[in-house]
Amino acid sequence: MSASCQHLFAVSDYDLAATLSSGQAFRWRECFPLPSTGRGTEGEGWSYPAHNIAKTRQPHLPLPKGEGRGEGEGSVILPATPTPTPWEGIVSGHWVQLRHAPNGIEARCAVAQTDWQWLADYLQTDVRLDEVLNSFPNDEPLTRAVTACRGLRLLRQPPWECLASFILSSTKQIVQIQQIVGLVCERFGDSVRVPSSHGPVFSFPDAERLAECSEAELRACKMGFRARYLKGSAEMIARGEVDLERLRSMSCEEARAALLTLPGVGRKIADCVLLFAYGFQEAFPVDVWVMRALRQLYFPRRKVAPRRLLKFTATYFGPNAGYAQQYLFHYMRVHERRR
DNA sequence: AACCAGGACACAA
DNA sequence: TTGTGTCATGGT
Repeated sequence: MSASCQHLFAVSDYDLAATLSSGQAFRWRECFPLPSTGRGTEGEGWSYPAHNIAKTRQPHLPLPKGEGRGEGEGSVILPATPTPTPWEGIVSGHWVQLRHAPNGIEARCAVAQTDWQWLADYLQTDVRLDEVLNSFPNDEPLTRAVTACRGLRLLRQPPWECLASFILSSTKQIVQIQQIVGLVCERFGDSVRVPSSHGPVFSFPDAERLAECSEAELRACKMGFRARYLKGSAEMIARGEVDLERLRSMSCEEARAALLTLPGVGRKIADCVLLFAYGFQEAFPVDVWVMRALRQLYFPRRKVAPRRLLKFTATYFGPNAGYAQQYLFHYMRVHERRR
């Protein structure tokens, strides 16, 4: 196998825009083409918008067969943008650019790779989305969410970056989390190899590095009261009191219990890490948006105690509840903006 | 200009 | 067990 800077992942039914902007990872940016006036200055003619919440619908390729949950007529294949906009991010120290291609997803790295499995794992390109979606309960809210967000996937992220990011997420909007995480990487991360004439990019700093930061240094990244939590968790992990790699061999409940010993990690953040980093697909993080979805889509005009709603989520959505959760979250946030 | 954001935690009652 | 105040900061 020869080394190359580019690779094609043969996968269908994958919506990059929805997946990378749906609040599970915080370092992806959509690259909008510059007006092409004059020569590109930096970044090879791509610029970063200040904020983007995926209003663009990337074309999802149709399913090969079996389609599942037929929603009346054949799904609309939008021509959308003739050339799908690429996305840029950093995956365990690699600068990565992704874009839709005719036969799947095309990836580009700054450094030639011989083995792309690490990226396949991250993107979860081997997951059969139709099987996941068919395991959902056949109800109206999920049918609407799946119809609107088809191609939305779950990533499989490195545990520490995922954990630290979600410690920083509490009562923050996604655009702010992106900003805070960006500052943390810029200030404390290591420089990452990028294509020539591309702006500087930094890795997510490991727990040891953040543990040796002062709380004031962390607060300077605009994270406020979360600084103490992040430092405390980084210290416990640096000291080996919690071994994030060892959680992989645990049951979901054992891993959750371990995460809950970390400062700043409660049920919701623990479930985010269980789902987005360890792949426990029964984990069902409930934030304000998902709570809103449960109340107004499943129990409209009824006062149901939060405790009871949690009990509901634990049993109702099945073995891939975490995927259902992500569809409800993204659907509420993007397609049901009202409050 | 209020209100809210992918919450956790200490402390009531 | 369930309810309230507090913690920072910036978007909408």
